[in-house]
Amino acid sequence: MGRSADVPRAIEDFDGDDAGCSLLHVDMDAFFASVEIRRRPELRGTPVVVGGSLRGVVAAASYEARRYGIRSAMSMGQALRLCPRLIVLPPDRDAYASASAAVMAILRDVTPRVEPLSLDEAFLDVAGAERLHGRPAAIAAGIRARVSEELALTCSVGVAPTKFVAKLASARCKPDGLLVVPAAEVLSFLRPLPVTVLWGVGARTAEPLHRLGVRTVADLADTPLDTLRRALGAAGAEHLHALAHGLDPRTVQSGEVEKSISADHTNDVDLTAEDDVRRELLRLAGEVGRRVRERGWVARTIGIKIRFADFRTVTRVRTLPGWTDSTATIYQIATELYAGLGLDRPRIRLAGVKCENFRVAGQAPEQLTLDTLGANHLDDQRARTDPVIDAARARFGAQAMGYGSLLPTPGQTDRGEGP
DNA sequence: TCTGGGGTCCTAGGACCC
DNA sequence: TCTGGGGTCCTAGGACCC
Repeated sequence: MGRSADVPRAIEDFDGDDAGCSLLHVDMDAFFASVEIRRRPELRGTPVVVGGSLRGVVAAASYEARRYGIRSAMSMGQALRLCPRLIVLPPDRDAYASASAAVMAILRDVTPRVEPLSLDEAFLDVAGAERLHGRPAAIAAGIRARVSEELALTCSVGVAPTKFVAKLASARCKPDGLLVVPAAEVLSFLRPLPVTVLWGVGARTAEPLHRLGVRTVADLADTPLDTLRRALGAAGAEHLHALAHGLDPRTVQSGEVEKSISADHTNDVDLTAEDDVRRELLRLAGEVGRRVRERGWVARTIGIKIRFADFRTVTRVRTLPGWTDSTATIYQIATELYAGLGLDRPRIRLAGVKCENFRVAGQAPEQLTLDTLGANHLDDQRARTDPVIDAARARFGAQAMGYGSLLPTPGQTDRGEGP
């Protein structure tokens, strides 16, 4: 762990050739856990994980927790068995989002060519920033210094000629490190690594590769493309073969917009009552609708996801004749899709609602109302109440106001959906 | 205390149109 | 009456990522 001797070039003594290494990958260290520890200094040096619910998994683990073998995506039960004195903190998405915004602002001071991948990592293309800010390695060091001094957080930065090598480099120098992979050293850097480090090679893809005897990136690079095509399908094979040869034509895409917005939730206790499921769909529809409206968008495709007690998962989507941003419409479609499953005495572990197929509101040809959908007892009067509810929630929190009147049994609401 | 929640991308099959 | 081929849109599921 840390900057050990096998890390080829820490920046402090980097005097090599970073020419053409214009891609940076910035990755925050144990991000959620670090944000929590920052505001609770008494937790520093202790094993901490973020990830809350009864049936949850670890979302982030401090490096002290990792010493016990705890990793993200591990079930909370397993994590607690590995370290009984583990401190478990519930996630605070707002706190991570605002810390993330502060990090991204530092990155955008260097160049507008920033592509966030998630709250805690981003690619930068600094090709145009060198005259102003110096060589890529110096820019990376500067970013690390600012993040540390201004935000009291640490990050690791990979510097390389391509996106995926930069990403591998940041992973190889974690935590709190910096690694430059000069253009001339890309292949010698890549070839000894296990294939599973390549982006897109998970457990399922590794299996056929291992059957072919492919274990390292070098093995992959030296396997004929046709053999890979038969094992993986054309698209995956060509992509991975190119990566194994250090080729990655992808450029940094700033201004990427989301293609879908979804909310789902695993219940501590499986839902069995029809009303409970509808209430949950309504809550999720409200969440998704709010986030669609927040962006000033409208959506044409609405979907649900249902996971049963046995973990079997089904999805249903419907593309509408027009666009909507109304919680009532999203909820209406979600309940119809749910009814269409024709379930008999289901035990529902997780329910989810999703919107996709977006347009900017006002630029869409027509907005749907529930009238158009044949539900004429509910109408766009409710759509007009969405902005009021959004404003109240923004000011007073998620519990402030809801859609109790949409429910079949409004008297029984218990999740803050009351009037 | 088995298996979160937010996403992206790919595949395969069917409908439909020309 | 045994029937092609291409293109697009839509849906369901699954792999993968953080």
